[in-house]
Amino acid sequence: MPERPFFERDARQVAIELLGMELHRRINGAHLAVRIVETEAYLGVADRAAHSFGGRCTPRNRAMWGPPGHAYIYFTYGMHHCLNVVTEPEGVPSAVLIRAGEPIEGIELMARLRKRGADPAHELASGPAKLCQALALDLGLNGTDLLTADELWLERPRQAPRWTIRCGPRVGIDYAADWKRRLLRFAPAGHPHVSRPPPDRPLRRSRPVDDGFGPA
DNA sequence: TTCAAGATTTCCT
DNA sequence: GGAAATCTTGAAA
Repeated sequence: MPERPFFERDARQVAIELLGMELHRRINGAHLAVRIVETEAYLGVADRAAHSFGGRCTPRNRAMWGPPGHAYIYFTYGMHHCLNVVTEPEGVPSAVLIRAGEPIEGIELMARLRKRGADPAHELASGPAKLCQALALDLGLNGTDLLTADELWLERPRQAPRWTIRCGPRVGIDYAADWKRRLLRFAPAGHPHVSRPPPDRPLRRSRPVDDGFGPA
């Protein structure tokens, strides 16, 4: 399990390093887990696409301002939940949206938790709201400390996957002016469990957190 | 006080 | 391809 300093960093770096990590959930004695395969970084008060843009602090997004390594789960469109991992030190409101996961444990229960039920495995958690549905995540787990909770936690895989990570623009933020062009979405090249056609730009080795748009 | 839009998904045409 | 579902938030009136 990653330690607190892992999360206390730039959201872009955390977003990249969360790929391949396992997200575990215990519910009513059952054990569910997915391998994280798609993330997006949301960069604090300057990011027009972030809930924290302009220094906004509301009852909904309060967890973003809290200590790193906690869950920020929000309700949207009147019917969906989305899971984020809070990054940067307390008081710096940035987070990583977990957009998709590959089911690795409790697949049958996940299928039951999904409303559609009969989805093939690669569609059980291929989207931020689908992932929350498959893992039974809702506002009751908002603010959960992922380093200490029994119901929701992260684990490093026994063997780190040798993926080629690609980046691209974030999804569903057309309103965010220039920020919609920034390359803050990350996924393994060609991975079948991502939410939509995957990002296709290579990360530059010389600048591992380069988003193609210059420094934050 | 009212309204429009959203870090989405699903169903219908 | 388009619309519905329907809570939260910020902006307009």
